[in-house]
Amino acid sequence: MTIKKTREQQKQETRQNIINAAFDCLDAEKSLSSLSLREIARVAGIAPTSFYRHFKDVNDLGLTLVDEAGLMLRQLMRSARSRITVDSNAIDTSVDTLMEFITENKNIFRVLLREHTGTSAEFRSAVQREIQYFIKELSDYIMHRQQISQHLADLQSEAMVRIVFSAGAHALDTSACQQRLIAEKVKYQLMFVQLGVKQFKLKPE
Amino acid sequence: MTIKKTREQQKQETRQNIINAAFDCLDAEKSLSSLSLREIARVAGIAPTSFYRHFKDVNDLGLTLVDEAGLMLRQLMRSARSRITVDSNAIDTSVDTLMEFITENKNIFRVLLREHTGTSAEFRSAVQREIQYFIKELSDYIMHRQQISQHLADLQSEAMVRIVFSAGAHALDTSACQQRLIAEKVKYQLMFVQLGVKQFKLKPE
DNA sequence: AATTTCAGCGTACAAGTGTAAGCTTAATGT
DNA sequence: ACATTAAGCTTACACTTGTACGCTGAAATT
Repeated sequence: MTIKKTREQQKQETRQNIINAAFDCLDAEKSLSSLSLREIARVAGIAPTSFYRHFKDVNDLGLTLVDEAGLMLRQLMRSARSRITVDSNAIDTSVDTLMEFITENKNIFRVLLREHTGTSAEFRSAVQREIQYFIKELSDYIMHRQQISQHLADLQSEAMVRIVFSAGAHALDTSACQQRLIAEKVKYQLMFVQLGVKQFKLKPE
Repeated sequence: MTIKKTREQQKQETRQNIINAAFDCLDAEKSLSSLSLREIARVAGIAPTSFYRHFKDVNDLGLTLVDEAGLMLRQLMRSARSRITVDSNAIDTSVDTLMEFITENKNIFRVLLREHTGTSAEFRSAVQREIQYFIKELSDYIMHRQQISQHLADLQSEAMVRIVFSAGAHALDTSACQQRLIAEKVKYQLMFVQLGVKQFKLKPE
């Protein structure tokens, strides 16, 4: 027996189908701007014009995707931090968690990376905003854990996120074994930043 | 009196026109993959089909652009380093030089940033290669100047380049006064990395 | 002077795009 | 029970795209 669906349920389902279809389309060779409405519709299994019942245009959909991707990433890192104990290494755990996410959700991470430097100013600032949230959450954590000023924590957090995201971009295009190497390098690099800030705190200049 | 041109000269001139037209087209809202052959031809002042007399396709042209952009960047940094004296700060001079280049040649820097995470694997690895050259040259400089192992110099150089390029991406979308702020932050962040490596060298672990 | 080469052009076509207009049909409101 | 609403469909149109084909005219070669 099939379950009776309300109209609203059905609509939300289709909407989600479109979003999933878009993420599926956004592989290594497709960006949001090169993604066509008709292509998404085809994968989602609807007529091209039906797309408009859910989104104003592809831009509108794109912003939704960026928001979702950013949200997932932040939730991931929050759960990673909650797993960090007093004696486990915060850097190692965070890097490993993020790297795992990247390799298992390539397309989602790709959206953020691509649109960060993409051709739409709206997308760029949307991603920028997500990254700022990301940096802010890390900064708060660092400030509390390392007992340093907010200013220093912000600088440290930003540097770290930049290194990690850039490394993530590199990891997307390499083999699993290369990825482990990249992760190890990143851990050292983050440690340098942390050490440097600590040192700077002790004797500025 | 008009100067008589040989056929070869004329051809090279048109070729350069195409390259310049492409750089002109590659503004904030156009990437190599969203750039159409017809559009380039229009700006270059030639018929669409004439394009094929110079490049196999837009991909072919794109690789040329990436090479040129990377070359310009490396030459710039080399000349910057030659200007660094014993008492001038290497980080400050380098960051200022690069930031100046970025703001004055936005489109050229954009090509590298965009295609680094773009939709073409060929472009991505071409940019990756240019960045590796960039990192290598900086690494050699650091190794010689700071008297550290090649391994440490490589890690430091990579971290620095990642921070700088990521900051450059941010700078592309902001006002001149914001850009100065970004430059100042980057200088601190690079200093942290340098300090951290120095510290690590003294007492590993 | 005669011949070959080739950069650049115009035309043409198939394929893909966004989206406007209007229809169908089943869930919802009364 | 009937009227309304709205998700999804089909058709249609005006564009843009890459590129195949063949021509022209001037430079280069012989």
